[in-house]
Amino acid sequence: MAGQAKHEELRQALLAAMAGSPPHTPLPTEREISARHGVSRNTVRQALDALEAAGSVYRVQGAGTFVAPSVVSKSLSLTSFSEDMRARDLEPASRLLAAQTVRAGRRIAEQLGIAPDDEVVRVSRLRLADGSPMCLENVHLPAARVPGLAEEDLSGSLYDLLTERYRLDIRSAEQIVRAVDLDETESALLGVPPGSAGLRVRRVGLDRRESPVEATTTIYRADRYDIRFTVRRSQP
Amino acid sequence: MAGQAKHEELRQALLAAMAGSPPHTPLPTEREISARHGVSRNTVRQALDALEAAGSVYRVQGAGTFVAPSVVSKSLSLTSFSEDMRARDLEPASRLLAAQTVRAGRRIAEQLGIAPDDEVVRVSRLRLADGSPMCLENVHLPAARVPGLAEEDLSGSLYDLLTERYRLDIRSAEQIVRAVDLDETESALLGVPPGSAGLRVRRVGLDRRESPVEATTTIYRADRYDIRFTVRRSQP
DNA sequence: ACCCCCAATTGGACGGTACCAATCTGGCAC
DNA sequence: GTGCCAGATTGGTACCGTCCAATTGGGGGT
Repeated sequence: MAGQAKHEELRQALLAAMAGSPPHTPLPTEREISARHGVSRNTVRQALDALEAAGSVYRVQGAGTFVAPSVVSKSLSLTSFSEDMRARDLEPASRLLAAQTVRAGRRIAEQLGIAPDDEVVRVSRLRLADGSPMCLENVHLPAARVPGLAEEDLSGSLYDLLTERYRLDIRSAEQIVRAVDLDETESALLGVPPGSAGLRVRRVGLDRRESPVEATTTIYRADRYDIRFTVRRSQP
Repeated sequence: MAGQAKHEELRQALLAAMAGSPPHTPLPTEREISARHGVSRNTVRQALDALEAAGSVYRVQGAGTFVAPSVVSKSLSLTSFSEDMRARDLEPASRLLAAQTVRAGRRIAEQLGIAPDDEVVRVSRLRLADGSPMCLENVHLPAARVPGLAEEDLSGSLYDLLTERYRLDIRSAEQIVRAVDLDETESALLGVPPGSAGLRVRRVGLDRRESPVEATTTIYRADRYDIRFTVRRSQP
């Protein structure tokens, strides 16, 4: 009962079928897939569009559709810290530093589209991977949308809690990445020498209406973490 | 003479039409756009698909299609340093540090999919924005694909040169971003105190067949540069 | 006033068909 | 053998139609 849509099922079937194939292996033609799976060519193209966007295949008009060589990594998708760590074969954990309701302030208010005097819940956590520090995470949520959050169990996945308890589903996020010099508090918590470099990610999580729901600043240890993603040429 | 495809023209027309509209303004219904522009609904959906992927609109089944609020930035697209700087209202410039043919070595060879003993052209440049240093750029290209490159004029856009002279069109790139502590040479060239943090971007440029064409390592000044992009939830 | 339910509306999915443009292939001329 | 051209193949674009699923808004009952 994965995706009930045919194009989604077909996408997964094709992805499974080409697993292990060497790069540049041709897929069956669109008309052949269409006949073989008993779906229209439109549906086939919809599935292939998704695979192409994900960088799994490439298409050449007049020639065919081919398995793309995966060089470094797959395109970055929105993941929680827990998912991210498990994808890197690390065991995620968490130490709660603070959870309180505070005034939003100018920057957070602007990011969340609320007034500077509105209240936000701030959750500050030290995130661990395989038992040792990986990053400092500072989440801000509009207090009006998450009543009683500060009293919940915040040791696990915050994303799961937001989805299940508060029906806030974060579909996309805008991120700003910067390198910073860690201050004394930060380097002490992360267990690295003072003055070391850190990777700071400011993220604004958006719901399916592209409205801001969450503003998070995360500071990663430079020696243990990197960000991988694919960029493509696009039209203006 | 923009995009000759109807869905592409329609996409640009819709984008222009909604310029200036406040967020959450509803677009006409798909059936209405279809009738008004004299195209099929499929074509309309194709145009809207592109706008949705770019984060310009969002769609709600049963409700309509709406102008998306742009919070921070638009989704990152593949740009050259020159384009990138101009988008930030800075004037790009370049100082050539070295241009030579060398052995690829293990890491570069792996990134480019060639043998470690194959030759590559290495172009090392200090890139400036508004006259002061912004980053150190180290480009590696397979020597076989760019004969005579080291003798060309390398003060301008390398991407343009690759496209026009060597017919290498880079369509996408995979990037790995990391924070690093700058060494003495780097901090001296960039004009920052020794031991400062820097943002290191390792990029592998791919052609339309997703084959590696170029491997570049760029080290940006942490105080002048950030990376902005949008991530979306996706299926496995 | 309030609530609930149903019908209209809107985007989502799928099928079919036709033609175009880029590519590849095989055979022919040289 | 080499080079070139014509036709077959393959993805790209566009049209049509049908039905489904989520949302919305208004009408009727309480």
